[in-house]
Amino acid sequence: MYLSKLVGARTKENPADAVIKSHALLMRTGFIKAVAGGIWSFGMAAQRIALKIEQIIREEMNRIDGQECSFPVVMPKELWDESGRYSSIGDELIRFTDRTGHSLVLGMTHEEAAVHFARDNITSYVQLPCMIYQIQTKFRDEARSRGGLIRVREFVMKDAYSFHLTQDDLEEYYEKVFDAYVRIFKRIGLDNVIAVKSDSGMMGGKISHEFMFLSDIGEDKLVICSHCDYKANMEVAEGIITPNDNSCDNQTMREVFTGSAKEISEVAEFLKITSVKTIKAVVYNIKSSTKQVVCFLRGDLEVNEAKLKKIIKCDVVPASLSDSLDIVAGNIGPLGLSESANRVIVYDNSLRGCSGMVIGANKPDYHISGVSVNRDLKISNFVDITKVNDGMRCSVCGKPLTVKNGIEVGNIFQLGTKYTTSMNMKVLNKNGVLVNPIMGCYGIGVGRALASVAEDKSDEKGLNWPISIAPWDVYLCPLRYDNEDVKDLTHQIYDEFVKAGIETILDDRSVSPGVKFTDSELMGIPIRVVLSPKLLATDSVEIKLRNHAQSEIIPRKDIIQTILNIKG
RNA sequence: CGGGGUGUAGCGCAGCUUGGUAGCGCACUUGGUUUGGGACCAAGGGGCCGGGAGUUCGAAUCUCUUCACCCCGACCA
Repeated sequence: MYLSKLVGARTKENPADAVIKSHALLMRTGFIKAVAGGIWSFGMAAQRIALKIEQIIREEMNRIDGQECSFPVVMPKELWDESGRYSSIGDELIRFTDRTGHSLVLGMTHEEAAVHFARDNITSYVQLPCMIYQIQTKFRDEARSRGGLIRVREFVMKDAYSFHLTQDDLEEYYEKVFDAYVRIFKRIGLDNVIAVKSDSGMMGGKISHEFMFLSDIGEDKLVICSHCDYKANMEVAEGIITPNDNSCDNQTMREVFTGSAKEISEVAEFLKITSVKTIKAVVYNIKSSTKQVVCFLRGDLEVNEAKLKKIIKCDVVPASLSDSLDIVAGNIGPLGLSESANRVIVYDNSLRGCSGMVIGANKPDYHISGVSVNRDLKISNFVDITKVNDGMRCSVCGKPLTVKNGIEVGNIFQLGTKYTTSMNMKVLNKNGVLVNPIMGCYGIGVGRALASVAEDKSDEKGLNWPISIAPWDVYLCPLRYDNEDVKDLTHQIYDEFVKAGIETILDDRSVSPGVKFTDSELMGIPIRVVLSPKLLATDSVEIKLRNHAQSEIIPRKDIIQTILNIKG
């Protein structure tokens, strides 16, 4: 490829609206261009990177007996009605009608299509286990796309679906996919990826893992143990809270005036106590219902809404003060507040055994102090709704937990029979009995993986692609391309590279060396080969790796072998 | 969906307060001199100033409205 013909303009300055590195650099190199919010065009270079990532994924999927298929982007409503997801998924599933008024959806994931394809084709346990997958464009109408390719609406994803007769068989295969994922991220050069336990969300099923690239720009919060290998998404993370100081156990209950102090921090400040000695109430409205949930937990902690949703088995939204029913916002307490047709009350584990606590008095301007949970509150059921924070300890080994940010680049789910049941997929087992196969599903976002590598490997000079996914192996960089001898040699070497399978971008511009060097570094091509009149005189070439500060002059005849050695 | 911000040449920006022929830098074209770390000189091309409506003799500039994009939050296999 000749650089002068490459479509995609490089700019000196960062685009004004790019705030993260990968976004800015992928745009500055002209590799990608925005078409609409969260919708992108890829130029040749970005597409080559994406194709190489896809090829690595493909090889690893095939290695665990995956069968590459292709499911449609557009599907009829009826297919999604079968699983129930046409109505259960929100606006991120884009729905539209064709010319006859028939309702269609754009695929955001393909469990329905996979089961539809498999159910008539798999009829016997003899055909199990098996896995089908595709690498294909998905559309999700994200409420807020952001960060270049990190969070988009249209993207290419590898999605795989496996079918099993038994849970044991699924679990065995799940491990194989797990290992394949580890190999994939290693091969594309994405270090710093960890697998965490996650919430299965709308996918259904129980066990799932997310493969997270650890990065400050990540929008997922992960809880990681400093000592053992406990790792979990914040949504499901558990931790041991610091125990309460119950030395002032014998206090008697007493109403105290707290005036306008409403928030826990204000109440604690007013009474000159720490928030640990308070019990706070957090109120949520249950979605599409008039019910409210009142959560009580220790004042220094926060509610983990994902855990709460799971426990009450309803979707919730934070309540605003205006829609509180018969509750005194800011002075809500567990004493005298009972469950009713419109109210569910949930008590967090953090309250167990606490004493000397301050609670709301359920009337304006007052709280109650000296409350002992065991003595004064009749709580029959404690649950875990606490959001883990940096101060907590690991529930496995007791060592401190840390909270980090991550970008989800892949995930694996043990789905169970959710889709095979709802969509009526059955196979005959050994005993001639029809049973629903057990499914697993496994995704990797190609564009997000690409952006994550860009984010991880780039430096102040620009991008820096691992050679396994680089758009070209070599940036062939003749200085004085206007010199006929240099030009001749350049084309000779270019042809030799092509023959040797060395992918080359040739900078065929007659511009100053600085421009060429900065462009080669900005684009992140792993190997730069420099030719010049001076080098020509000694029959040598210069080779410089993007990862190394120093360049090396080598005999011209050695160049191909040297590069092949680097490629490995 | 809530809060904030920005829309002027391919990119980065000025001009708007106080209305009067649309500018700068980079990139691009042509000619010349250069060229081992973002060269220089000269001459060029490129704009419905996001869209619509208004005020005005006259609008990039003032008013109203709408759209798009970015950031934060809500939401999210």
